[in-house]
Amino acid sequence: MALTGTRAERKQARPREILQAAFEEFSLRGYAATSVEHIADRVGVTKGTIYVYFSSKENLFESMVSELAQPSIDSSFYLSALYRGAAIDTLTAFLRDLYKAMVQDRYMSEISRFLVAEANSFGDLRRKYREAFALPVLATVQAIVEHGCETGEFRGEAADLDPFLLISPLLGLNVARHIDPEFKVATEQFVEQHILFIRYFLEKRGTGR
Amino acid sequence: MALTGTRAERKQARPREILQAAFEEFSLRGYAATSVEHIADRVGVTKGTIYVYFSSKENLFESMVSELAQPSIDSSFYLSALYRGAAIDTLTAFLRDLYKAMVQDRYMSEISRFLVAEANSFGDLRRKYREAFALPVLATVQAIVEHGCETGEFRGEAADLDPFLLISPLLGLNVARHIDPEFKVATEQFVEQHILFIRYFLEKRGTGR
Amino acid sequence: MALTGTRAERKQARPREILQAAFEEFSLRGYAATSVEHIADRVGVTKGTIYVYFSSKENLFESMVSELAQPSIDSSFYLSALYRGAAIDTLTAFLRDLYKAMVQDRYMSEISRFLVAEANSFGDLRRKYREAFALPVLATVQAIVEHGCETGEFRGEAADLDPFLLISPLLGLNVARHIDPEFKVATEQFVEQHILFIRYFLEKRGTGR
Amino acid sequence: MALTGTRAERKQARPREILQAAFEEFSLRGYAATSVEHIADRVGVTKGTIYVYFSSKENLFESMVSELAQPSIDSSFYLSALYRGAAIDTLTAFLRDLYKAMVQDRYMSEISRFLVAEANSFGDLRRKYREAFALPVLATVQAIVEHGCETGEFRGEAADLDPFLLISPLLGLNVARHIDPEFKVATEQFVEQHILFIRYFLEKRGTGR
DNA sequence: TATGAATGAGACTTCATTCAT
DNA sequence: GATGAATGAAGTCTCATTCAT
Repeated sequence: MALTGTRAERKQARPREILQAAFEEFSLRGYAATSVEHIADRVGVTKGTIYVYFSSKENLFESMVSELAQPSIDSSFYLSALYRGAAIDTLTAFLRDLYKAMVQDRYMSEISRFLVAEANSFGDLRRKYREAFALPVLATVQAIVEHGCETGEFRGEAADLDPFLLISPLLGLNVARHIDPEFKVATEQFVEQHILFIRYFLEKRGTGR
Repeated sequence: MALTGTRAERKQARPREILQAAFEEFSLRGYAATSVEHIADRVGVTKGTIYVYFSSKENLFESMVSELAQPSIDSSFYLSALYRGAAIDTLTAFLRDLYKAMVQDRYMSEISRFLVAEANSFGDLRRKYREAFALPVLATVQAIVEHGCETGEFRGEAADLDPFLLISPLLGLNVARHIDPEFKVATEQFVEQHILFIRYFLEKRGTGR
Repeated sequence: MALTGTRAERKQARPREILQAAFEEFSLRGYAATSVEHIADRVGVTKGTIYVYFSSKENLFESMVSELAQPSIDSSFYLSALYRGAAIDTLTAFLRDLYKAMVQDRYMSEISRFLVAEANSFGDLRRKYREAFALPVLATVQAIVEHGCETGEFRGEAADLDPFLLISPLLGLNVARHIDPEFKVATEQFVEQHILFIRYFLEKRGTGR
Repeated sequence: MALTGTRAERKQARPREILQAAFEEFSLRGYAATSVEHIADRVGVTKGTIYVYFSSKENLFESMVSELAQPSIDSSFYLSALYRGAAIDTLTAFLRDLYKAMVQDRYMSEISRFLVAEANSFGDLRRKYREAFALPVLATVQAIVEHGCETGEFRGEAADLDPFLLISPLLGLNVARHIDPEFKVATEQFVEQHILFIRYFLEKRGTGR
């Protein structure tokens, strides 16, 4: 931890430092097995200092998730793009961006792990995730597919598609990497294959080429 | 817990009863937040009794996973089937069975959650899972696809496919249900769509029939 | 603490041992300033042991009061005595017994101190004390005085007497001894003077003689 | 806290403001359960400021008691009055004034509670209270009674009276109100009854008039 | 085998106090 | 003088584990 700056600057930076450290420690051991002291040690302060900024371990955890989990997906952007081009292009762009936001982004990726591990204990987390992320993403996919069907760009059968099917590989990839970091999937390539896969199904003549 | 049988029989059954109870409790709260007493209470014995059968909480957890996580997937079965029919049929059967084993089976489904939550703390679990489940499954998929390519049943491009892409939706489905049990996916239908999806990509003329 | 007896016997005696120790320590320092460890040390066990028997420090304190505060005053006894003799004799007997129960009894005496010190924090204590002790005692005094007036044994003016005035010296004595144990009042004599005092006021001809 | 006056004036007033706030907070929760921050908050300053004026929490508490506990009873006044009138009148005046000083005065009343609660921990308090209040009061009562006996105004038996008996109802009243504020005694009337009571005993012919 | 009282290490949290600004 | 960030000691409570019975 940088010991530079005036006291005022240090103070300003403290909350974020703590959230960062909390993120690392919670990621490593999970909520219950991480002690506030672990986090304090990582920041280089004492336990008491943590409580100057956060009222409880629970509050620290939730603040950490709120602060670091910033899903950078803006549904309206993709939907508006629909009127300027092919649905498949919008969908492709959306999936690539979703990949960046869900899999590549270290925070979001890890937070999806917290969700699996702690959602039972942190009902709020589940609710926030659903409302701020899961539902909008699914609605967007659904809308794009429907639009593609209406314009005749996609097969009729596509209309019955569960939108979660188009998302699930990303979630699966995420989880696989959490379960076993050594199990290296060529992730970039994985998404492109995933997209290609989708095109074969959705587009009227198999692959778009 | 069935209260039937002689005392001797019940004693015989004790270890399994304990593992069952451990499963329920660990599922509910996670490893760290579950106390040995929770488990003892559920079985109807005292904490001390747990230690008659298991040397430690860790050992109990690991035993529970080993005992209850019995992936009922036999790779050799599907591989041998390849010589008696179409690759797509083998693959279809395999995926359906994998769905049963991974998603429908309560134990395996929950254990995949444990893996996400605790793999960092239980390195052995990760290793076992990889060796006993992940790698064989991926190898089987890979083999089936390769066979389909060789016999000309599948497109040439299929050879480059990452086999994990074919599995990932199941993993994603599993996890989604853990994150949010209220997020109801029509799971049976989900798998069939998933299979159909794959056929469009793999088979030479879109969906075969 | 006696380290004798079988384990079973020791276990049986534990709760009372702990309550005793709690009484001594709480008396010495007050609720907030007494740590559970002080109490455990006095019993000769570790902190954890206390929590085997009591769910919290608060519960321990309340249990201690409930267990040790047994006001041995039975109102009905004095009231029934009224029909067999002079009101002044009943009153005298009552006050002497009240003195024994309030001032001489070490537990009740100390508990009145807890009430002064902690009633704000332990509302239940206040309620119990009022219902189980204060109100019955005052009602009894009131009844005896009224009876004496009706039979003509006491002056008419006595009817307007606040019964608390007859009790208050005992409460005052109690408190004085708490404030300053070195301030030695000749307590036995104090009560007899107090009774004499009352007779002068109540009885028609000054002192009963 | 009045927010008037120049800054300099307010600074001047700080110590007293703090003592006032300390009084309120300590009254509410007792010494141990009151945190310095509670007090600071009430004054509208930060914890650190408290330590500008007081060296420790203990010192603050003791200063508060010293500052606010100003028994407004001047023994010599009553003793000198003896030579100008009847002993019973002096005693009556004394008891009424004592009532004002002990029971009606909010500070003294509350401080007597602190004494009960904390005298064990604050030996100094006990000593001060004894020397500055208890002993002088008792000595005064004693002197008045003796004087009344000598002049023949009081019965001979009065000489053996424990002076504390004449004071104890006030102490008892005080404490009763602390134990249970809902237990409403008609306090003004209580004292007058108490005085009447005393006259019956002390004066040669029951109540004098 | 089974019990459950007891332990002791460690968790979260509070708070009087200090000190650089 | 005033601040408030930081500390560190201590307090309440939990729990995996042991062991005499």
